Amino acid sequence: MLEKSHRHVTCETCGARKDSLFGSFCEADSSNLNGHKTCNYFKKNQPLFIEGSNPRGVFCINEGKVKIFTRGEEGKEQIIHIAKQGEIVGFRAMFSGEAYKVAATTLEECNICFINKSDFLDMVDTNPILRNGIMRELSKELADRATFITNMAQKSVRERLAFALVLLDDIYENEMINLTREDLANFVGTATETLIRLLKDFKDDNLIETHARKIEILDKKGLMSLAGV
Amino acid sequence: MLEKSHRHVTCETCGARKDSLFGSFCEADSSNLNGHKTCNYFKKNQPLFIEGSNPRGVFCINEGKVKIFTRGEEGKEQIIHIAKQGEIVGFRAMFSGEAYKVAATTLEECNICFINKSDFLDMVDTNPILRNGIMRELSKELADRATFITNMAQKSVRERLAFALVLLDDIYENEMINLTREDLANFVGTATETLIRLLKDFKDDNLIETHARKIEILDKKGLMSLAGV
DNA sequence: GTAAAAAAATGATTTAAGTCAGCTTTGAAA
DNA sequence: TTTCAAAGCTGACTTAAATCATTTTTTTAC
Repeated sequence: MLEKSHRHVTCETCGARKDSLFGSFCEADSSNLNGHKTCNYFKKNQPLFIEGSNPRGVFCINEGKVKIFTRGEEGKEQIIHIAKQGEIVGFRAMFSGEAYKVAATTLEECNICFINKSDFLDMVDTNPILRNGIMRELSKELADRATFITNMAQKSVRERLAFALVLLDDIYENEMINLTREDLANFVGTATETLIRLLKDFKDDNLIETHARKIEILDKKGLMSLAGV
Repeated sequence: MLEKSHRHVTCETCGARKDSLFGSFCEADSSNLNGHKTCNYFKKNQPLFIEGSNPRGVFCINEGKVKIFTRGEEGKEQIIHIAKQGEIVGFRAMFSGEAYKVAATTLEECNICFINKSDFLDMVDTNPILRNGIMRELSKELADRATFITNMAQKSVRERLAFALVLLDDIYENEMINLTREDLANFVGTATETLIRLLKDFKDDNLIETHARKIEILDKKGLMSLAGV
């Protein structure tokens, strides 16, 4: 767990960096990166950026989780992705040259570094490995979102919830899934009440266990087969 | 309309190229591109590539429309995008290094050029303008798909159909929308019967007119307000 | 540790949209 | 021109999931 305080991170020794798009950086690159980043503490439910604002740089998550979402007509959130440590958030809109179409808000306390736009773009321009990593990442996410769309169109809420729980189990790694029912509903794309009822069904079927808000996956294979994966 | 025959296209004079990612190419670049492409005629309902296959190159649409889709569990198609002349299809998976997660099939007779993988990747490596165009395109599409997901999750089928018709009106430009009811249903993400019933409602409300299969938009603003755009 | 607020849970009811079955029109090929 | 399969359409019925109204539990802030 995170202390309620700023923790300073150094790129050269950052554990999260290894799994990130900066993972391939050599000592010199890491040191350069370190010189261009600031390290910030975010409390829970704090926005990194909002829809309609202009990108000023990118956020590299050292610790904690961040939801990426859009808002529908009546302001209801649709969570598109939940980013964890090692992920870089906010760079997609920088390439499109447009304002953010999505928003990002922390789901828990986070340590997040910030690299400003021009420094980041310089790195992308001069480092082909980083650039290729980004292009690979963008392409993979496009494919993921095609699957997401298809799931929304063709799967039942029950199947989508099972699918979401499997995904979240990977995102939360060794921890239990810790989201409000509303956030989970907004990820699955359903009403909160429906979500709660389905969670009860899953409990009855011994697929999951809940500990207050936290969700423990008991039978991942069962969930996967329910999800049709 | 397209003749039932192969028509040879030259990049230097290709009208579709102007609107494409190759639009900024100088004479020399265009000529080089032309030397590396083959020009092919596709008949209606002919696949460009299928899910699970490995990308061998990219397809540049000179004339005609192509549906990009995934298949859900029972094989039902979900159309993600409809590409028109000037669009380049099939490059996204090339950067991810994975097999295609989507499939592409012509919706009508098409003239489509093909550029093989290594030639295309060489161009991307050596031409920063092309590269930036691609990164911009990938980023924009990511944003579009986030909106698509949100629409699927939060809008009614009626709203989604209105939205789809507005999009399709741009894709079909001066022509009438010409899709099977099934394809249209698979784009909106609904059952064919539901789609047909809603089209009738739209006709009754003088939003559209149908001429056999073809759909004419009478009141685009009306559709936009219905869609919540 | 307690109070207040927020989140979670449950029940009752409505409804949008899917499914199934059958009929009609269209358009491509013989 | 005729034929026949594919596509389009309609009606009846079912159902998954949304909505609304309350109650209970958990979390947060003092």
